[in-house]
Amino acid sequence: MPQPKLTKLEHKIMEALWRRGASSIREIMEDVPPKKRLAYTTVQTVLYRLEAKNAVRRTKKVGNAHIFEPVITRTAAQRTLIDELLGLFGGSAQPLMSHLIQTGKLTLQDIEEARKALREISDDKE
Amino acid sequence: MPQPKLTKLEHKIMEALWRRGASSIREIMEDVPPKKRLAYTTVQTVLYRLEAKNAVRRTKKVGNAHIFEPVITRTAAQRTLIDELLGLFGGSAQPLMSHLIQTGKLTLQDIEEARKALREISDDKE
DNA sequence: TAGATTCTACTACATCTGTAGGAGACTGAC
DNA sequence: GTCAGTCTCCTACAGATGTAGTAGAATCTA
Repeated sequence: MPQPKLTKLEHKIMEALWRRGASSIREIMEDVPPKKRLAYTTVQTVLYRLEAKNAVRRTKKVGNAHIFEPVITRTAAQRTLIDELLGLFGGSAQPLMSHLIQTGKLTLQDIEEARKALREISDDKE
Repeated sequence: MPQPKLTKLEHKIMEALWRRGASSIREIMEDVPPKKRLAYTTVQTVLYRLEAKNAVRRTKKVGNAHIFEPVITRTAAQRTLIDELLGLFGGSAQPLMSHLIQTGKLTLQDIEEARKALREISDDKE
């Protein structure tokens, strides 16, 4: 299980952990906007599942509360998501690009940056 | 339920429908590479669920077999997927772009095309 | 140290997904 | 008309997911 798959809720919890760094269950729970607050034990259950997937680990205790920290990085998790998405598209980035453009998610400046990044990479390779 | 969410398997079935156009259950089932063949009734169940989601509909019968056709387009389904992904990234396309570049999924030519497409759109707007 | 508070470890449970079996209705070929 | 083959509709079921309750242990506060 190199890169475990995370569910939506698990991603939300991880997001809090990535943002805050090592935290207790209560801290994570309170990190979520009050409107969609989850029960303490819901957060706990999700953390336990993340632990079983080796996505987080317990580092220490404060009082009798465990502190959890992320094991996988946000970037790695994002890669997994993107790869899965691309898989559904037959591996081509084209539909993705065209959607981003059509919905205005991609600006000319983004493209400039992409071009620059790409060029640097190919320069490295040669 | 404007744009229903499709699961992975449902996507595979839809993919066959988009590729082949209106088809019977058996045709769809046989459209899948023999290795990972699903049971006839498995394909059937998924189609029924897609029907409940208004993603496909029955158009006619051939013999006593129903013919199904897609109701939602491939593009619309892809949009839904991409939007969901972006949602997990906080709406920014940046991680996406950077991943595509890093993994070589995006070529200079892709970027050229993107740039051109973008320019056309902004021209239209003005 | 005793009560209030907070945690932990378990258990529970409804849905959703992937996957398929069974019973009975239809149909096409003789 | 009969029978093999094919379909349809329904039911099932295990594993994943979202969501949370409970009981009892640990800890803090007076």
